[in-house]
Amino acid sequence: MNRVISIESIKVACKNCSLGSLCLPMGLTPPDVEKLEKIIKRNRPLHRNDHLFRETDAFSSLYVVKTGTIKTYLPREDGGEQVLGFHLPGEVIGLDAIQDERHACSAKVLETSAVCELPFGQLEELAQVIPSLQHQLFRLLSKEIAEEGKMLTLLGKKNAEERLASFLMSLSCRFKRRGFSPTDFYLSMSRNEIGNYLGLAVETVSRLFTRFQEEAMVRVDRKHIELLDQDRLESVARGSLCSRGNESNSM
Amino acid sequence: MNRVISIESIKVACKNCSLGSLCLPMGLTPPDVEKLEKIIKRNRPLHRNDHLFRETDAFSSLYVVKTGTIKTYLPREDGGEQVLGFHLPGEVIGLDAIQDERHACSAKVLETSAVCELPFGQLEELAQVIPSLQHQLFRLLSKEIAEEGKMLTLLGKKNAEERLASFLMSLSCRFKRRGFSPTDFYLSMSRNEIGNYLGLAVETVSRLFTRFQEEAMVRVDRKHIELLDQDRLESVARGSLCSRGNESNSM
DNA sequence: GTCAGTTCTTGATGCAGATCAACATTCACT
DNA sequence: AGTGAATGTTGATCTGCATCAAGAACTGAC
Repeated sequence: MNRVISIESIKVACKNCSLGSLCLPMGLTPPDVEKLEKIIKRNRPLHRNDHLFRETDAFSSLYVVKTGTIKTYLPREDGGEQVLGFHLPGEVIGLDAIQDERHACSAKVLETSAVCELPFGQLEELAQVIPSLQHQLFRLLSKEIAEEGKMLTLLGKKNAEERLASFLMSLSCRFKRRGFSPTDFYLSMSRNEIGNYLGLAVETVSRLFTRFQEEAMVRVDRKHIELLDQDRLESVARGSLCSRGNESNSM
Repeated sequence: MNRVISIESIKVACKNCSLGSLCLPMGLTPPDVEKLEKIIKRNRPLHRNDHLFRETDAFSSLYVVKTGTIKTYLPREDGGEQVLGFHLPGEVIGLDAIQDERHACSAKVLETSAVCELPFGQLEELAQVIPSLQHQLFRLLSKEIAEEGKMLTLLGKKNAEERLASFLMSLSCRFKRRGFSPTDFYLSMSRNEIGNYLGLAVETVSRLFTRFQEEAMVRVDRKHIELLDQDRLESVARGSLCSRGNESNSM
């Protein structure tokens, strides 16, 4: 092995990573983090439209987004696609592939991104000897499952404006936790991708951005978003604004 | 400990369980299954409308449905609820609670059911020393995540008849794997619950059942369902029947 | 710089499915 | 068995959002 790897290893070192506790190492002791670092592979940066993996590809590693944004999606029967999610720094992709050793979705890069690669076989071995890592992995997978519930409610019950407001608030929260501005950010995905993700037509998304802006809740300039009234946006997201005195399907 | 537990232990014994390989023990060696059995708790049977747990309850155990059906749901802001899923024998509930030690959803019994209780702390300890159990657990969680994608496509892109057809086919498959008839079964959930789960109004579900019956795809008598033409139902579910030459949001 | 191909916006129209309403059936309880 | 409540069905109407259409703004390749 090459001895001159100091620069490289600094770049990978979890303890120097800006993600800090957002990532897997959370809750691990420093020596355990070091063991974890040993199995992490670094890859060259990925560029817009690169595929990190495709559906049915053999599964070997999980990936943590270090910088950039990655979209996961499922091809549909009719040739279209269903966007499953947009993944920001600190978020892990590939969890759905553990079950049958094949990726269950495709992952495409939306803007220049860097990822940490975690060979899953080695990760499992490590989890076998580091209880807190095993626990951390269970938590990670569990969190993903819990999030799903929210999304089902969004797609099953919310109307268009509630969906878009929820989407913006979700991004805001996630940016905030990463130390970015929660009120001023750029969208790395197209209107089409937003609509696809939220189960809405592009035109509806576009109209809603315009309306939200007219109502002074946000300022929209192309992909640049400023949230002007988070409280109201949050209310809209929860569906607790305006009339809506319904309780449909309440049983 | 009581020595006279033979009857009890037979009832719990995974090797005698009709679920067989559908359940957690899948892929474990007999001695490992025995260790697993030691931590499984048996509970008295649950009755219709009992709650197995409620959202925000402290999390201590996963549950495997042994017989019956259990519905998981999330309360909504407006007082209604969002049905997250219907769980048949062999399916595990509570996975979404690992992350923060609280249940993320409520679980309600639809018809008299029995469950195996797996104290998660002990399960983790066991997974720490049985690599194949750890792997099995990762797979289990992963599967749940992968399934989600399908559901997002259903709610985001499919129309009413595609949704109901998908629902029936999903039940059919799951019954089949459990050794029940895939073409003749009883629904343990109400029309309202089906509609809620599929993001449809009750009336729509009711009309579709009528229509499917008129089209001779199914025979419906109250909660009793017979699938008369699985192929066509499958086609409807995939949206590959009739016109629909669309490719909306295909990018 | 120009031009072709995306992506986005805005307006006009149509329709799937929600909602409203009324009745039928089944269930739960005494 | 009888009564009230819950659940299911069917029809009529309404509406939110998809779809269609057309132009504007941006992007990237040369």
